[in-house]
Amino acid sequence: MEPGEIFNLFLAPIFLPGKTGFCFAKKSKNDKIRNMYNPQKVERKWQRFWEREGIFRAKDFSKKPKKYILVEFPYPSGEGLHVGHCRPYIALDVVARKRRMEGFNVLFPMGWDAFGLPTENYAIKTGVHPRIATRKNTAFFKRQQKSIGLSFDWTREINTTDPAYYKWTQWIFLQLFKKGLAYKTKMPINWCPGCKIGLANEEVVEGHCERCGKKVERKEKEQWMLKITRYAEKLLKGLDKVDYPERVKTLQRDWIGKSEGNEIKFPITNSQILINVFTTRIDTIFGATYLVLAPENPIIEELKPQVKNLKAVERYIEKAKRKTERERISEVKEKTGVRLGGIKAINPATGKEIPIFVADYVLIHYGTGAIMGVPAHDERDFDFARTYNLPIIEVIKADKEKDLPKRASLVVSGGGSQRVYEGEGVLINSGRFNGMGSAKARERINDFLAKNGMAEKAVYYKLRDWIFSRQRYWGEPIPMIKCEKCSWQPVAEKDLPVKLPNVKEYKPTEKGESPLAKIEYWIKTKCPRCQGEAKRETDVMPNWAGSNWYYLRYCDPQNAQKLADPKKLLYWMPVDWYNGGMEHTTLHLLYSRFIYKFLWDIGIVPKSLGSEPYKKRTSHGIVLGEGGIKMSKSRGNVITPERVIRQYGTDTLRTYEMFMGPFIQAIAWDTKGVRGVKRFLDKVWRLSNQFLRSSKPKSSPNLKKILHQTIKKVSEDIENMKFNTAVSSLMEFSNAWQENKKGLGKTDFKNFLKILSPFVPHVTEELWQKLGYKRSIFFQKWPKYDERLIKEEKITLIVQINGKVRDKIEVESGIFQSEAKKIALKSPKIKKWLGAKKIKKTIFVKDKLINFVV
RNA sequence: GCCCAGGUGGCGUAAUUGGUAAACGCGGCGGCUUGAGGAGCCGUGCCUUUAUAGGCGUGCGGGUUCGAGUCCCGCCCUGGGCACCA
Repeated sequence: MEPGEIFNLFLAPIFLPGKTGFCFAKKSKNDKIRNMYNPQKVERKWQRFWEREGIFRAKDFSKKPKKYILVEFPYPSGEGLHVGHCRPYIALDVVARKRRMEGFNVLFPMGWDAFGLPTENYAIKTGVHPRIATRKNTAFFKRQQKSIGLSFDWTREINTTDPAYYKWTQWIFLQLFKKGLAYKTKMPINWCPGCKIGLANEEVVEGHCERCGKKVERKEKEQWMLKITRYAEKLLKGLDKVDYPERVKTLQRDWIGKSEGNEIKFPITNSQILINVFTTRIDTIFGATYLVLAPENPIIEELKPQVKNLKAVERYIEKAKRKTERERISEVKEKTGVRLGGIKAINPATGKEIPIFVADYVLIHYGTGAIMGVPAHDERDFDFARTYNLPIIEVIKADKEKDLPKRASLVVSGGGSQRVYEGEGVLINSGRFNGMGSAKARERINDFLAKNGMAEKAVYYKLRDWIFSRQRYWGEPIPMIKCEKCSWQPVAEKDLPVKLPNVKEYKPTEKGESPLAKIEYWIKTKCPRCQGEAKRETDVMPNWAGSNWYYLRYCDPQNAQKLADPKKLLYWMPVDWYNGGMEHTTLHLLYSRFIYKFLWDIGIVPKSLGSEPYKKRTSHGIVLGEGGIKMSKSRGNVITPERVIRQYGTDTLRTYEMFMGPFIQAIAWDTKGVRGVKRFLDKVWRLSNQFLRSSKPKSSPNLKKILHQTIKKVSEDIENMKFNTAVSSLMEFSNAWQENKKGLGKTDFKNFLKILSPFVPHVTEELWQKLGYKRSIFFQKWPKYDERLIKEEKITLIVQINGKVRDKIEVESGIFQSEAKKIALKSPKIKKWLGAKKIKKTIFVKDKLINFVV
């Protein structure tokens, strides 16, 4: 039994009048009922009411202005939601409720991103069909979400595993294929031996599988790829137009990794072959003393006839290919390579012959897969040059002494010491470019080499194409057919969806193929082009496929003819406010922007909408377990919403989640802190019931002023996601009310309930009804504060001497310096401190302080 | 190594952007109320002191300023991201 349950035993007799089992509860029964409320009863009542009345339904084409508020839809795991998952839902629910009261037609939907590995692994273990498990899990998630009173429009619920939904996920794939943005290719992939699955680069964390933690291997496989790289520039540019947190933009920009530089052609002696090199530092070309090719660079094939030590080179390449990326990285400092014997390149700037190497510190997937080695000005080239005794020529001199590297790598070469200087500066040892600054030299050297066609400006991105195949079962089948004669053919659109067939064995095959590969009847089909015998693709899509476009489907969730009606998209899109996890910044957020831009380009999304799906993006911090440790089943420190609701009720859970700390920050759960919030709500309940018994028409001016200050604070804080201070200001008001219990009038009481209602929807509905109203409080208008009322008439003026606080005096607000000085100098404390000293200077800040400098 | 965020009481944190440091809440201690407390209310940063009063206090060291948690320079630590990207 949990501690909370013991507590409940004590509370039970209080909450259930007439069933008192303990004598101590008997006496003040009525008082207790008035002092506390029964959360279970109140909450269930209003949740049913909302559902029955359908008051959170979003209306297509309503004349009201729209707001589209979106929270990332969850993957319905078997474990259910814990209090950490609830926090972003509650936060955006607060926003959605406020927006409705502000007169907006709000779309606040929910759905299920239900394709994915955990369900499939569960099926492998238990034999339970993923469809069954998904149905069970989503039902559980939905029940949990409903229990916390979230104002979702459940009539728009979607599920990515529903064939009526994934028909369109497949349809999008076909459009990508038709536009040449989906292609199948053999490539070395990140292979997880644990999940038996190929992983996207984004799913590899420090060389290990994001999901199971197993070490990722390299494997050659045929994979469907999406050309997200073609959208690199658009994805980058689009960031300037949207309201995302700066750190999210930075992360995406870094991930896209644009670098501007030059491609330079290095001729090979006695040959027509040119080696194309990419560099951002063409200003260092006079220091390029060798070239390096990535082991996978296809140009090696062309060079082979001239290579004298072919065996050694081939051996090196074989070895390099077997290494995982992780192994390559762990050998950063010990650079290996092999020289191509008998071939030399010519540095087009100096005209000198330089050696060529194959080394795995050069990566095939970036730039041209070949670099020029400039050991004096690149740490890696320096390491390599030292190992192979290559000449090191300094060509850049730092402008200022302070620009020099702090930890310089020193080497004795030709008698003098040299160091790796990676910064910019002034060119030396560079012929006619000597004395020029780096930036200018880059232009000039490019122009100089471009004349002979030996150089041109070039842009490269770190972003790589997106591996879109998974050799698994529980995903959207890729709607492609392979015909021996016609090669890959798309399934006809009229034949969509390609439904996922039932299998008995969910494990991937030993060859690492999808379990679908064993279902003969499903694979066998006809080629859509030649009608000959053909085979279906057995790979499925990754779990990101369904979430790429789900926000569009919410606008028109039941449409059988189209992905979504353009008119509805025009009405609802773009998403006005999208909240989600930081961990999705380079995954879902980037992917979905890409797919949206594609759909916009091909006209599925109306052109008059912008090219960005999300106007504003915010991110939440994760909730840690008690004591600041991550919540996990294995640690046994998971706190479920049910547990908190059973003990304190949903309104307490909601308010505590908002109050516990800054929304964007990671924060630890504190069970004791929850109790404090319950006390606050009990206080509100108590004071409200006293009010209802003897309501006053008018408020005291002071309480009215505090209320209006609270309206201002709460309204602004919700917009800035400063929910914690919004709640604390509501608490402050309740404290002021408590001090002056009879000081609140009806209008202001109603206003208080309204600004409290997004956080505490159930209790405020109950109190609203007790006031005699039949319609929900959420049909009320959000109160506006009165600028004149929030002004303080009297303020505390700080009196300082030499910047130290020496006294505080009550004065009329707006007081002038001369007047304030007069009053301040009368203060006995100030007199004492000043003594005979002379005031040299007086600093006066209106309504704040007066400071005497002596 | 590079990029981002942060470091404030016993704890979670707040501070109108340079102007009363610690609002709000938790916990401990002390008190009040009560037949009782499991409810409610008040006080409580630390040190000297009965109180008054004073001193010290926002990671560390400097600086700017009448005045710095906030600005500048240099460090240290924590969390997150990226990492042979030419």
